[in-house]
Amino acid sequence: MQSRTPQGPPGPHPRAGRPRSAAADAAILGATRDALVDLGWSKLTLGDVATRAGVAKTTLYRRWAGKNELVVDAVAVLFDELELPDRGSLTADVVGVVLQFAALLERPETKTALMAVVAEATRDDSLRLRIRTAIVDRQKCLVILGRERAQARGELPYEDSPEAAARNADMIFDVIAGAVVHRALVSAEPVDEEWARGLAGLLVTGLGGPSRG
Amino acid sequence: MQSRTPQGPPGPHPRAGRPRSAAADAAILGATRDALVDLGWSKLTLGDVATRAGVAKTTLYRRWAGKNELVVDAVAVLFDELELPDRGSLTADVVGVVLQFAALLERPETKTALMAVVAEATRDDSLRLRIRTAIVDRQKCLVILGRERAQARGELPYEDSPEAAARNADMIFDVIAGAVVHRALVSAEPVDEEWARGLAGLLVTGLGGPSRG
Amino acid sequence: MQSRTPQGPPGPHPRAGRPRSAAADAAILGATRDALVDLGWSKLTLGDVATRAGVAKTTLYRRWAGKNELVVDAVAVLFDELELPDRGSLTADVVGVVLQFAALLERPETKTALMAVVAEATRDDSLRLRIRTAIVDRQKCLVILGRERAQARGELPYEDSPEAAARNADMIFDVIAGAVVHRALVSAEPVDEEWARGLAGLLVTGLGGPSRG
Amino acid sequence: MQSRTPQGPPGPHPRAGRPRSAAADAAILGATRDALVDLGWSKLTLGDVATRAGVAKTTLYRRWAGKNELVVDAVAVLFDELELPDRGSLTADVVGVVLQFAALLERPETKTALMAVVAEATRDDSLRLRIRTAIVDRQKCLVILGRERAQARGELPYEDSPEAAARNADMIFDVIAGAVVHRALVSAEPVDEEWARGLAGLLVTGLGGPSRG
DNA sequence: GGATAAACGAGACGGTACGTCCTGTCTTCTA
DNA sequence: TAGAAGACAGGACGTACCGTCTCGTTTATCC
Repeated sequence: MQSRTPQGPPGPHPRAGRPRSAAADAAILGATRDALVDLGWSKLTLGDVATRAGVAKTTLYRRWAGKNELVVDAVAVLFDELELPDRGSLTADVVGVVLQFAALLERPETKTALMAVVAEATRDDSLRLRIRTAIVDRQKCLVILGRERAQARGELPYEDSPEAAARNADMIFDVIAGAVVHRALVSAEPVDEEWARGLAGLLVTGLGGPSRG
Repeated sequence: MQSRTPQGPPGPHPRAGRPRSAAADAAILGATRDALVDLGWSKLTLGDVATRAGVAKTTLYRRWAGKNELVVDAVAVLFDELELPDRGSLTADVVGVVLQFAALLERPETKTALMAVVAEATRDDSLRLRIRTAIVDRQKCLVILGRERAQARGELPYEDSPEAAARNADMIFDVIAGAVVHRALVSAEPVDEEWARGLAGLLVTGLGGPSRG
Repeated sequence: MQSRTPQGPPGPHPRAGRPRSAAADAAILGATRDALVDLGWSKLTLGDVATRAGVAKTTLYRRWAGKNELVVDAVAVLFDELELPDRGSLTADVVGVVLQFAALLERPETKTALMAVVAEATRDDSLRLRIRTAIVDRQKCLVILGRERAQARGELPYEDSPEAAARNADMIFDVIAGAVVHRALVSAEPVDEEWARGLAGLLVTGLGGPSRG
Repeated sequence: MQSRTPQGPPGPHPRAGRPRSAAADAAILGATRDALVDLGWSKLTLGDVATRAGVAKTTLYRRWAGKNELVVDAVAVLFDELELPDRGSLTADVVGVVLQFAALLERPETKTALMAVVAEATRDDSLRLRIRTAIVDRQKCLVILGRERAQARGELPYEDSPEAAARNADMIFDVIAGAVVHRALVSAEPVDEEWARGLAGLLVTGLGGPSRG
């Protein structure tokens, strides 16, 4: 299965027949988020989404190949609003990015959906790609931005090579995002400012912590 | 829904009629793992598991309440084999624990199931508890053990209070486990020794890295 | 598609598992007749029949392969009550058999269903066989019985050979049944006693009629 | 539902805008017959007919109200070619008319469609009227013509009144047409010259047959 | 000859039914 | 009483057509 949204009809005439309703797209994605909040991932039904959106099931299947693709798109737009204001120091920026992630993860539609589609993606490469471009990369940008600022401030050294820089960014991203996700979803503990500061401290100074020489 | 495995028949006669077959339990759990490998989480059906196990569906439902509980139990036993040999230094022990986690996560049955049950657990507290006791706590023990060793070696300071110790252990665990899971399942990149050493270095010395004062 | 009703489970043990509910069979056939009366053939839905019968769709599909087979069986039982009391003469017996046929054809469930399944049977040999054994042969028996009585009374000569007898019975049956069906369904005129007497007269004395030498 | 073919646009201007394509009508009817041959009545879809005819669905629905009406019109034209050459005697003319009917009924498009639309007509009076004018009356003409010839030859007496004549023609028509249809579609036996002669003999001389006085 | 108006192709749309699959419960017989 | 077998009610699946609609385009007639 594969999403069909991005593909326009590539025929000789780019427009033939009645065009697809843009309103329907929006209604479906909104209804999907509502249904996620009400029912959670596993009890969400495409038929129910269609009903909530006031749309026929066919209209839904014409645009998305299945539940996975639909939910990724429905949740992805929530990640558009991510941004990272400059808080003046590396530690403060890490706290900022952590709280941003956490705020999204605490939303009920995100909480129930994100792990589920990641789980599905372990057996579906195209779905994984979709998740990466629609969700993951948006988050990673913030990490890279924060590192650049810290380097400009002199808080972090510049990397020796672009490859090392990329590897390092991936690592930092996996650590921050992974920690937040694990805290929020597996440990099911709140990701509040105190915890975020603790994580920032750990990242900046290491396990030995500020008490060590 | 709730698992029924732990409950013994608490009736007046502790044993009446034919006792439950222990062989059936093992066959079901094994069949569940096989089905996870073959089909993945979302296409696994209890009817199919029962068939694979050579068991009637009734027998399966008499022991587990549903797919979630069954899969948690089926995967949990894989986590029993976790252990942490003393490798002589904090860094080496972190590498060891990371590779242990990763080895489990790379198994196809774990990979497809773990995120899925965590996703389900976001709406089911008893399932979350089950996951914690059956899987998460087994991992956390390793983290705590590693910290104790490091403290004994003098690599890490002792905590000021038991509460601080617990908080600190939770944090370390969320960071390590979260990073490994994110790397393996979201980024879908290999968790090899090189990456593990990078993570250990980051954890021990912080973002500034060994090059900083 | 093929009906599944007659096939018993031919396994080694003739009885394993829960037996099929005989009540469900009866409820389904009754609901089918009701739905035929209310909706007619073309608007009859298997889902609706299942609902009327208080039965799941699966239960219905486990027994019948589709609408055609189900409706044939539902209508067939109406033909069980056919019988031909001896009215004393060939003409009177023809009138009797004609009115019997007509009474069945005028029932709303039969009227809407019979032509439809015959139409389907033009492209489905197994369905045609089913119709023949379940419906047509029951009618033909009456024709053969009537002829035997007439021969015993001396109103009709005996046939020269069994083959000729069979051919002759087929012909008479096609004429009587065909005429009644055509009158009732195509011409949509009533098959009353007057018409029946006219047909009997035509059959017994030929086109020239009683007025001819 | 009702056919729309005969209705011309009765507006103030009898013709304004682009006129309907006569080629489209022919293509649709031809495609309908082809689809009947290929798929049979029940699997014929209007979308498929439109595609076969190289026409948009809209064009089809602008002319016919539905499957029933379309198929009646598509099949009706086949009945235009009916005629009855004078074969010199009543018996020979009956044989002729029987073989004419049979030849039409054996065509695959007719065989699968005729009973189906008659079945639909049991619940749709306008459809029944359409069938009668488009198909049935064309056949009945042949019966009436044959009777007139026989009367002119002296083989049959003249009727006492116009009403009796009409009643008698209806009866003969129901008997002949019904017998042929029943033989061809229900009994599914060939309507060949031998059978036709048998039927003619039965009609002319009655059940007692030529052997009786 | 430009405006008008309907027919036309294409295909999206809301809706209904399809026939299949899975769930979790039940009923029967056997061990 | 457990267990194997399988029927059962219920509900979602993804597909196929239905008959309508909304586009852009074509082909007539009328002013």
